[in-house]
Amino acid sequence: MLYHRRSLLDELTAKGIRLTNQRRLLVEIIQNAEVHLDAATLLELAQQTDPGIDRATIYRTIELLKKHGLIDELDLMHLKGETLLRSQDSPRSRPSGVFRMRPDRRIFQRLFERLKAEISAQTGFEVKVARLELGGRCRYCGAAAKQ
Amino acid sequence: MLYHRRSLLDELTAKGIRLTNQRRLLVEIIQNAEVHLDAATLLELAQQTDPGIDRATIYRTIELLKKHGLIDELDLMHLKGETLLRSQDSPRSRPSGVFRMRPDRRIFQRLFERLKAEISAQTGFEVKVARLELGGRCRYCGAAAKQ
DNA sequence: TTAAATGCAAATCGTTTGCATCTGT
DNA sequence: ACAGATGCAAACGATTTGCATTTAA
Repeated sequence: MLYHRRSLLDELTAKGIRLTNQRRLLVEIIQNAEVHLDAATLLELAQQTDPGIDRATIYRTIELLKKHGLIDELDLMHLKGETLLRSQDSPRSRPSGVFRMRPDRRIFQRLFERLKAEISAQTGFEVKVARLELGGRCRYCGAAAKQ
Repeated sequence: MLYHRRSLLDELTAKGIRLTNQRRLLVEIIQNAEVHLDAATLLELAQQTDPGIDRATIYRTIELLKKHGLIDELDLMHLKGETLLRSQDSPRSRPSGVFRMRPDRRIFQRLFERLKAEISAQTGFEVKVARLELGGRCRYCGAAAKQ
């Protein structure tokens, strides 16, 4: 039930970008990540495979992927323009329980599109990018809500 | 056509928080700001009136106001829980063209509420906080779109 | 072969903290 | 009078940069 998207590696090759071992590794990690990654987590994960990899490389690669529009500015996943479910965490804390809405859930998409269209029509604001963040408790959350 | 909200100063007094000149100044700036402020901008604006005011005071005051729920964690305006229209800017750049949706526009509210409700019903995700960000071109934008 | 990518170390940026002094109540 | 707020300077963590070395094409 996965929706199709060309692999980041393919995209890089297509753009004629040099493929180093480090880039291959980082791209693979980002691609397979279940949750959003920050630079520190990405570094940590990468070092499990390549202990020699440097912070600078992490940041430079993130920058590269952003510049080519392959990952989202905010969340390091290739979610550009997609809607997100994000738990409310304190800014510094490790993101936990961050996941995205399945794009094949047409109900949300339709409602969301309608919301955007209505806003455009009523205000003259031409919507180009939209991001919806929802904080709260999911099915699998413990008793206490984070807030 | 402004909707009512108690002034931040009143809220502070009501909570028995000590009013210093610095706090009065900062609160006034935040209250009158047309756009979202970041710490650097707030400092800059404050120093135009009180050149001696220190960064630390800015950060401590922001922290204080956040702790009491008087400003939004993200944008330094007292917009807690309200829907926002925010232009797409690079993270480091000065926020420009940031404004909020008028809460009296029932059309949006109704659609937005319906979206949230639908998500709750379909996924079991209990929505507690929601933020909608839209990037694009408003009526008053120049010819060239930012993104 | 060579332009570009890497690792390393130092620099920089935004934010926070400890402490002596000042101020609101 | 005194708890709490401020300014100052140093500390901190995250990100960036310069440069010598390595690597993909």
